[in-house]
Amino acid sequence: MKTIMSSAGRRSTILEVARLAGASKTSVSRYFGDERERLSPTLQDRIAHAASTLDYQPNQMARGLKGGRSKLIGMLVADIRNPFSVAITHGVEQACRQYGYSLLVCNTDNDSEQERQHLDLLGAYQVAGLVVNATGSPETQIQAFIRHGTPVVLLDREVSNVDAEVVGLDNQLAIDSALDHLSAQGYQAVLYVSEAPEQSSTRQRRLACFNQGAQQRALSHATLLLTGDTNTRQALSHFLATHPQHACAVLCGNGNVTLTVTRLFQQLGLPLGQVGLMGIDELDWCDLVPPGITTLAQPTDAIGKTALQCLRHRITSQTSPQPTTLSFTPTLIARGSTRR
Amino acid sequence: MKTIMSSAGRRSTILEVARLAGASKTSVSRYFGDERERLSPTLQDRIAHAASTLDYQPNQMARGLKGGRSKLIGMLVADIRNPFSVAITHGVEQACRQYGYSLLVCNTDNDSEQERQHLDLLGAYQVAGLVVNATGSPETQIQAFIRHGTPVVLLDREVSNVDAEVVGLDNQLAIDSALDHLSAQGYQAVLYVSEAPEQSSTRQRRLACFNQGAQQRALSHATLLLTGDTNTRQALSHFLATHPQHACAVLCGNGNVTLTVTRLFQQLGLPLGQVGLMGIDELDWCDLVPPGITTLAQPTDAIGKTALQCLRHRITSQTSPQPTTLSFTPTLIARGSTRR
DNA sequence: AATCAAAATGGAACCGTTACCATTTCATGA
DNA sequence: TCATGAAATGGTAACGGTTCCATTTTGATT
Repeated sequence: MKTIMSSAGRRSTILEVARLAGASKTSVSRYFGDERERLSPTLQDRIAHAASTLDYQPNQMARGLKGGRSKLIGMLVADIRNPFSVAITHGVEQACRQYGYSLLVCNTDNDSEQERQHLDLLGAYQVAGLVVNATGSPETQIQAFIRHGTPVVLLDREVSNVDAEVVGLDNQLAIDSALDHLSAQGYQAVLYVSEAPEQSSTRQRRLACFNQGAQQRALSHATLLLTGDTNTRQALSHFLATHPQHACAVLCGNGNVTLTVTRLFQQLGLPLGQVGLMGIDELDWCDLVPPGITTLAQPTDAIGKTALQCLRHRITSQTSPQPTTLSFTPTLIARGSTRR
Repeated sequence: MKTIMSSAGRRSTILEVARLAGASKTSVSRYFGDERERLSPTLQDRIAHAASTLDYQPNQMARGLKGGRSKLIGMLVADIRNPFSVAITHGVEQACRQYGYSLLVCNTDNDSEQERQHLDLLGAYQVAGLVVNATGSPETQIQAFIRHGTPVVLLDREVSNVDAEVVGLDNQLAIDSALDHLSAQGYQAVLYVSEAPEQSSTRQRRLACFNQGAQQRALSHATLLLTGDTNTRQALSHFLATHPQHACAVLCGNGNVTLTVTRLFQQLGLPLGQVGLMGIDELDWCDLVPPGITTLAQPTDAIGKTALQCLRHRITSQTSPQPTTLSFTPTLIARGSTRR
C-alpha cells in the first residue's frame, strides 16, 4: 500500500504570492528586485509573509529570459584536476556567492573542441560574465561574447586579439625571483622544464623570461619541454652530464612539471639539494618530500577574487575593457631542495 | 579615432531564423528539438542554412522557462579543494557534457549555511538533477527537490530521511581490506585517524567498521579524531608509547588525514614502515614520500559517472528513487609505508 | 478524379518574470 | 476644501522558446 504523493510540488510563482498578499505581480517583483524600499511597509510585510508561506523563490530562468542575462558566471578551466586551477576556482566561486552569482564550471581538459562546445553553451545560458583560462585560441568565440556585451576576463593565459583584462602571476618577476634564489644558493647551471608552450601564453612567457634571465645572470642553461615522445629521464641525465663542473638545478614551470620532475629525481636517485629543484606553484606535498621542495606560491585566492571583481566592475559600470594585465607577486617558499 | 562597434550584437532568435528560412517558429523549434526527422529534407536544409547564417543557438533560459526544467545539473561539493572531490567532479562534469548538460558546481566549504544558500539557488535554476556531497543534514531542502520531481543522487555521504541513491565507496570493504593488509604485514596495533565524524555518514561508517574489524582481528586499536583543539601530535605519541610491545600502524580515514598524519610522522621523526602508515584515497604524492605511502584508491571517475547515470536514468524514466547504495571497490596500492 | 489517412507545416497560447506607463492614494499648501 | 505633485500600486506587453491543436500538403487507394 503506497501513499501517493499527489502534490508533485510545483514551485510557487510570483502570481500566487501576489494573490495571497493581495498585491500585484509588479509589487512582488519589486519586492524581490532591488526596489523594495519603494513599497509601503505594510505591503512589504504582506508580501514577505505570503512569500514565506508559499516558500516562494524567484525563478532565475524567467528572470534570465526577461532580462537578457542570467546571474550565472561562466568559468572555463583548462585542467580542473590541477590543484592550482582548483585553488583559483575556489576563489572565484567564493566571490560569486558573495555577490549572488552562481558559477558554471566548464572543464576543457586542455582540449579545444571541448572548449568550443562549452563556450557555445555558456553563450546559450546568457552568462553575466566569463572567466577564461584558455586552452587553445578561442578568439572568435570570445570576441562574440565581448560583442554581445558580456564581460570577459582572462585567467593566467592570454588569448590573442582579445581585449580583456588578464589576471595572473607576474611571470617576469616569478622567473627573476627563481633565478635570483637559485644563483644566490650557488647554482650555476639551470635547466628549465615546461609543458608544451604552444597551448599557453604563460608557458611561453616564462620560457622566454627564463632564457633571457639566465643569460643576464651568466648562468649555464637549457630548457626541456615535456611532450609525450621525448625521453625526459635521458634528457635530464644528459643535462647533468654536460655540466659536471657546475652546481646544477632544475626549475619547473608549473605544478605538474614539479610532480613529474620530482618523480624523475627519485628514479635517478638524485639527491635533492645537491641537485637543486624548484617549482612554480605551491603544492600540498612540497614540504613532505625530504628535504622539502622550494616553490614560488601564487596568491590563488586573490587571483580568483580579483578576476570576479573585474567582471563585476564591468557588469555594473558597463565600461568597455581596459586591457590591463593584473599581475600578482609570487611568494618564495625556500626549502631544502635548493640548499646545497 | 575610435571605431564605434554599434552592432552591440544581440543574439539572434528563433523568429529571425524562421523568417530567413521562410518557415514557422514551430518548425525551427522542431529542428533544434528532437523532432528534426519530422521535417521534410528541404525544410531542414533551409533551416540549417538560415541558422548557420545567423549563428543561431537556442536560448537555454527560454527553454528552461517553458519546459519547467533547465539542462543544468547542480552539484554540491563539501570541499572543492579536496583532490578526491575534484576527481569526482571531473567525472561528473565529463558525463554531463556527454549528455548535453552543464554543471553548476557549488562548493560549501563544509559550511551548512553556504549549503543552504546554494540549494536555494539551485532550486531557482530548476536544475534537471542534483548531485549532493552533503555537509550538514539538509534534509528538508533536499526533500523539497525530490517532491518537486528533481532527481537527487547522494555522493559519498548519506543524508538521513532522504530517499535517494547513494553512490560511493564500499566502506566496509575498504576498512576490511586495510585491516587485512595491515595485519598481513605484521602490524598488531592500529590507530585510526579521522576528521570529525558528525558531518559525514561516511566518516561514521568507516569509524564503526574500523572498531568492529579491528576487534574481530584481535588487533589492539584506538581512534583519534582531528578536531581543532586536540593535540594530535601528543595523541599519536601516546598511542605509540602505550603499545611498546606491538608493531604499530596508523590508518587514515581520508586524504586530508593522510596529509596531516604524514606531516606528523615527519615532525616526530617516525620511520615510515617501521611505524606503518596507510590511507584511504590515493594522492599525487603518495609515491613521492619515501618509501611511498600505501593507499586505497577510489575509482573516482567511475563514481562520478555513475552518479550522473543515476540521474539520467531517473530524469528519463521518471521512476521514483530506488534507494539503493551503489558501492565501489577500492584498489589497494601497497607501498613502503606498510612494509616493516 | 475523388477520397482519405498520414505527413508536413503553421498559429497562438503559455512558461514566470520585468519594465514601461497608467492609475490610485496621500500629504501638503493655498 | 480643493488643487497639486509625489509616492505607492497596478495593468500589460514583451522576453524566446515549446506544445497543443488546426490546417495544408502529399501520396496511396478506389
